[in-house]
Amino acid sequence: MTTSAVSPPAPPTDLAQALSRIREHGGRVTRAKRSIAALLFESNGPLTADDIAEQTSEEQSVVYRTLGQFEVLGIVEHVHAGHGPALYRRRGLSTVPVTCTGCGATVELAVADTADFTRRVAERTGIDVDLVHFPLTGRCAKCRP
Amino acid sequence: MTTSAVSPPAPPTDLAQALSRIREHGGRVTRAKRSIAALLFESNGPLTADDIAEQTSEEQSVVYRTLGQFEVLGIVEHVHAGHGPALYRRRGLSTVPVTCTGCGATVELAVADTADFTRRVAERTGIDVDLVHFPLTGRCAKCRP
DNA sequence: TTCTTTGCAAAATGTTTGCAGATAC
DNA sequence: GTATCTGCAAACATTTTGCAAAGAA
Repeated sequence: MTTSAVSPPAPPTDLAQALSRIREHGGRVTRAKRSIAALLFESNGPLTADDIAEQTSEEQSVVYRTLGQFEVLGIVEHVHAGHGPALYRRRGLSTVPVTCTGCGATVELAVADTADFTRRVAERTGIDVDLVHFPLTGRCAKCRP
Repeated sequence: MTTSAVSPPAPPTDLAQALSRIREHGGRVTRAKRSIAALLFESNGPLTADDIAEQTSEEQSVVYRTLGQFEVLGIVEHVHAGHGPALYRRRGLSTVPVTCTGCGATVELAVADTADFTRRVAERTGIDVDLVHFPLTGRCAKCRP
């Protein structure tokens, strides 16, 4: 037997899988869920709840509730990148965001490039650091003071 | 000549220096500033604006305004440790906080233990990561899922 | 006396929640 | 038919702001 996740289920790899997962867990597949899930699978970068509401023409509160359900189902995860609203992206990506707090630019960094460091931090602090939920932030060359 | 900071002035090392700095910059030394600065120099851990308001009996809005001024003067810095309110601490510490998003526990990690990693991130992303303003967060052993 | 600061109230921001009617299964 | 979902409005938490009165230099 291979190691398997305890809490977060493995991420669905496409829209159809995501919609199946909703139904499997007793959810109804509605217009809002279909369009929000589709948008998240199409989009290359992470999106705010506001972006999602605008691009799908769904209510903000529905967007938040739907994203909350999607997180429980392991379909999406959210990222607190610096100040401002959270960003949502589908789960299963192999990079972590690194954000400039000056201009908001986000660069993706391979998880492989962070593994040694997070292991060392765990050894020293006992904390298993999650670089997606609260990502690395700093200043890009242009925004340096 | 040694290298000198461009934007953030060197941190004051005690309360008297902090109060002098306020005056040097045209500020008035009031009861609120005295008690907030004193609290920050006495306290070992970082504090929320709420903690500070309670422990000094000053108005929340005054606390926020005062902390804002103190940041400009390089006396304090604030930390967004996971969800919830920002934490304030005096500047000049040589550790970065690492926080558990489950129980809120914060462990301090020596800046020296992070230098290699932040240099590598800068090489790969162009972003000079600040591990104080938005610190590393994750799950401690007890809060792991 | 003059410029800074305080106190209070109100606004801004991002997110969550309660509830009655609409919808998916 | 019945449990889930939507739409709307209101609450919530944190932080910021406007302005007249009070205080420091």
